[in-house]
Amino acid sequence: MSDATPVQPRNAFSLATPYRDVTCGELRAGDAGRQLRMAGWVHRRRDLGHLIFIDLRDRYGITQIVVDRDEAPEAHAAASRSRPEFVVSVEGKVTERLPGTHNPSLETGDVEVRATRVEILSEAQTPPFYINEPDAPVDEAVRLRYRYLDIRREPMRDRLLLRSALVRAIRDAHHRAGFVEIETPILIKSTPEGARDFIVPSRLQPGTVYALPQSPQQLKQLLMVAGMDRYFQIARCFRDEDLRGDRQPEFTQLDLEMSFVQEQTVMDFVEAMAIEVSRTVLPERPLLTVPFPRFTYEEAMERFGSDKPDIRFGMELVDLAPVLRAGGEGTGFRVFDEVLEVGGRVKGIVAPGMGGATRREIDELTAFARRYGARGLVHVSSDADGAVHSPVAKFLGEERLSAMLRAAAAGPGDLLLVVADDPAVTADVLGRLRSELGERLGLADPAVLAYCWVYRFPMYQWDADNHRWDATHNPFSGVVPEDEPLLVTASGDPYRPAPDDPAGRARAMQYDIALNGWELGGGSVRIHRRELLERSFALQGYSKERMHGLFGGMLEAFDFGAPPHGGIALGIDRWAALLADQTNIREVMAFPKTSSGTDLMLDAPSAPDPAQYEELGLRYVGPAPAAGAAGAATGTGPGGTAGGGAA
RNA sequence: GGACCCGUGGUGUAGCGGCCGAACAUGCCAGCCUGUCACGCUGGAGAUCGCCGGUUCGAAUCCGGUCGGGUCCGCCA
Repeated sequence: MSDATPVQPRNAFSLATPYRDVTCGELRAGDAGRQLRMAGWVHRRRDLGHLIFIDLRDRYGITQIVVDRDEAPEAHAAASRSRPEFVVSVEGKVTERLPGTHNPSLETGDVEVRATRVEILSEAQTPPFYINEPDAPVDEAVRLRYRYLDIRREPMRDRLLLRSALVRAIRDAHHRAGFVEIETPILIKSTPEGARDFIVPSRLQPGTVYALPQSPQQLKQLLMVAGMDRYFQIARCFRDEDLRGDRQPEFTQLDLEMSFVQEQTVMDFVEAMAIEVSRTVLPERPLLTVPFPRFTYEEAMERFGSDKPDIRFGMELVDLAPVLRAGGEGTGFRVFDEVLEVGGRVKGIVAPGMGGATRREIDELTAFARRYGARGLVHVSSDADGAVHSPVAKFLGEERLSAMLRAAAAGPGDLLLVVADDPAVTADVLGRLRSELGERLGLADPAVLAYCWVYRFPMYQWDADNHRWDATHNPFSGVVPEDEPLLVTASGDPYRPAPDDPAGRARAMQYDIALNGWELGGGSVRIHRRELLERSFALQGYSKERMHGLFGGMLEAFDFGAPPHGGIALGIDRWAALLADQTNIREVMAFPKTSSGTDLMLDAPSAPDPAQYEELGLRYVGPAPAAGAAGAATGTGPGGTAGGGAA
């Protein structure tokens, strides 16, 4: 576009620019006859000699350009030199395609642009992987290294567009409900949520550090004290823990907090918001149940063995104790008897149609169960004729086995899997088996979005190592009103927690929202009274000094009139991944890190400049730093790393 | 911190002790071609098998280590 006279766009909000009048996705039959300019990437080139076809691509779509040697010799020469991924501008006339050459697989397939001019704006090397074949598998490391090329490809592009639509719908819903979007700082003080903090050394205050937020928890509560009523933020959060497919060191939360609310208030809003957002972003995907089912923690664990149940299929856990105990003392099987004796549970699930499972399959399931702490896995199968088989038949007897199958509603050809253990292990193992089998047997409809709530979690969990009550969820969570008297120790001194304290029985005003078996988010109504909060912190093992060191500001704020308040945080990355049918949140992040926390594109982290250490008064004493500093081939620009003397 | 899987031309795969002087597809380069749309046809270039060491007469192939990527447990809500 060297000396072209820029065309003034009609409207600054229009997609038209001096380089283009239209994008590559918008021309239709009705545009035939228009003389216009376009710009984009060469998606594919089909050179037939006298005639060259170029599929011109941008993020809006693809338009076919025709260049005829006789009509436009110069354009033809340029088109001839062009290669995939060259950036070109084209001028020409929109024409309806010849009869029989329409392409129904393109939105713009009824027309083509007959080029009068083709200009190469930028040449391109052969890309390291196919941009124009969306289904071609590529090693993820290569995709991450050249993420900007990966994003050119249709799947990544569509997922980022979906994520953008998701965030937009979230914002819309919140603004309509009177929420105020407020940013909170990234350089803060550690607000312990259980995870390791990322630390940023301070140059102005030598020897001290900022912590990056694990979440804006305290800040949003302070905004409630500040009277901001309804706050939300699409907030970046940081946790320095080991990575997983659904965990990155930095991730994004929808963070919100509301004043003058009870649990229902928050859940009702979030539910309405989630329904609206889902329907806006993915109207074609049905919601399994509206309103969302609400399970108490106890019920969820009892029925699904999980606090984030996938309710797209049944296969609920069945308590077998009543059948086993029926008509007498023991069950006949010592393992079961001993477990029941000490307050354990014997429960099972039915794998439909797996009655013919091979020895190998059973062994595999047993190994699976052991991995999560089960001592074993008992199975009872029913063959097609209804005959019962089990390795423990000699202990339990055929009658009991049949009764177990009946109790579990297992029919001919089904397989009953039984775990006997303490209540937590039994639930956990069966819950995981349920998810695993649900997946393997294809019981969950992948098209459906199944949201549900789990609420009323236990307030604390005994931490035997540190001799304290750990908040199961969030250290600020409130206790359900009728359990408030339980927030005490047996000794009467809240600073001396013990495993048999009444506090262990207290339930929290706490709720999680799950989607298709994934935890989407969680929140609670908080404690807004200083006295109660201090007592809860004491139970959680904070000494007075430490409490005031860590939360002093907040405790003080609560002395200035704190409204009852509560909120929630939802994982945007997970939400986007689920909506995009992905099991890995990297697939919905533009520039994610590898599972060892590195950025293969920017080559981060890297060893800092010695001068930066010096300025901060730091010295590195660990083992030699890993690669990074050396291989900065891809690193562009000075890109302010740490420190930096700005302002 | 631990376990497992993967690493072969640009990309995706095959080969898993000698037949490999490494195969296939695609991509790339050149030539031809006026209606293609994963255009077609003809010809060509391109990897010593992540790296280091070992076993062996002989290693892409076996063993050990190491680096990188992934999954899971622990950790993390």
